[in-house]
Amino acid sequence: MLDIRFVRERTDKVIDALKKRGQRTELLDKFLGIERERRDLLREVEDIRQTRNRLSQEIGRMKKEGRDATDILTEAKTISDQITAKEEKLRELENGALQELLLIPNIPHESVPVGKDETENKEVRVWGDKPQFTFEPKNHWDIGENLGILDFERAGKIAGARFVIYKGPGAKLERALINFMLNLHTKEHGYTEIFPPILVNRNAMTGTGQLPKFEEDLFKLADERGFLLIPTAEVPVTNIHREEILDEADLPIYYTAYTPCFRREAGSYGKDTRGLIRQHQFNKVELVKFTKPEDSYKELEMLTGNAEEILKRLELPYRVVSLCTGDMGFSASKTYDLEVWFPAQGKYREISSCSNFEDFQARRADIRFKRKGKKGTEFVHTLNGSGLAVGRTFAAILENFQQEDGSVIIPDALRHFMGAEKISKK
RNA sequence: GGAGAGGUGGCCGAGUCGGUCGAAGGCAGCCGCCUGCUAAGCGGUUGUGGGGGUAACACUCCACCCAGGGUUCGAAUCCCUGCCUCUCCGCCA
Repeated sequence: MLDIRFVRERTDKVIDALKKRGQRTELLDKFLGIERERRDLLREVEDIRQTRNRLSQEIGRMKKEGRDATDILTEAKTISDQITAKEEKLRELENGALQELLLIPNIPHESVPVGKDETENKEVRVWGDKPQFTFEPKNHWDIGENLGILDFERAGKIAGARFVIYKGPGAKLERALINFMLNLHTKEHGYTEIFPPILVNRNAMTGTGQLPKFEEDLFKLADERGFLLIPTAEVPVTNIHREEILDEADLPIYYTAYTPCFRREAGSYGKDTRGLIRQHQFNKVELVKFTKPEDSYKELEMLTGNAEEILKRLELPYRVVSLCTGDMGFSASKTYDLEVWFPAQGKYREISSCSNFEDFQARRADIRFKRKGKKGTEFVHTLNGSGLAVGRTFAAILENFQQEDGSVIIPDALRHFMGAEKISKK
């Protein structure tokens, strides 16, 4: 959520941002209209309240002195009724203004390339050598099924499409990846490990920006409390500090969390219907940071580097792209995607998305900090990134390390966790 | 699931029959004074959000004592609902 005052006073910047994102500016006009009305009425209500407060005090005083206050009491009653009526209207306007404001996306950082869609993203750097095969490389789902470590068909029986069963060395590889990632981030990158709730309430989802706009992407429980399944650990982990005022000395805070993630993938019918790329349930290790505003872009570079380190140690070729204004997520000011090489498809595919949200989420979730010796509070900046999506990493390993006989070599960094150098057919 | 207790400022904690209560007191913090140093002591000061106002301060008004309703001229104080916490019993991985 943007600052109301900023939207009011720097409307030009908001319009510019919406245009760069390829969005229409109508929602802004609607907001400004309601906001104008809201502010006028607010002033009116406050004036009447002031009168009422004065009269009430007067009544109290008179009663104490034993004098008759009927006249003034009648007057106060009239005024009070006025307030009730206007307050109701005011509440409607406040609510309306907020609802509109929650639909306005974040302002892209000046360094973000302007563009309409993913074709205009900017490649920032490329790492690693793509593997050369003397045979036709297979898709990861074929490799996995042939080795008996992935079972999409039986998963369909027990859950449905877009689910998978990992089996034997497959299940172990998934677990090894999670451990490897968490160990690296906690031991070498300074993150504190978190294991959060994976069911959350609507407030948490609104705090990080999934709601109200992206409701159709989420799984909901039928339970009357309305729990939602998290689509990413970003939600519970960022909301850890919701409605808190942190100490300047506490910042920056680094958290990492492994969680399963759940996405409905509504609207992606027909896309990536096979394999591990797009599942309703998948594992992810997430990185989350809370920083001071002046540090957040430096921290974004570091966070992205932390995620890249996983790919480097797994010897997976990848590239980093800076998302353009038209392709960037709703809440982000700047986003780097890490894309790993998939030989069978002959292209790079997203495996991590690292973003700086500046104070957009912090304002929604009300996460502030206090500077030593300074009056007042400021919103922190929040950042997060996948470090990494585990299922996609699994898939990338199968494809990049496949051998002609159908077996898969385990990258060095994982052998310690796997207790094996290779997965072969039994 | 059953029975009870409670949710007040950064923290602890008081709020009488509803009436200058944004809220006593303590701790912590900040600024002075005192002091050979440290400790103690003395005086002052310190919430958040929003509106108006200002070059910026100042100033001023409104709201906020878990959340949302209600009663009332007026509610931290009374009533209702929800959420959360704690204690005891039961059940359970």
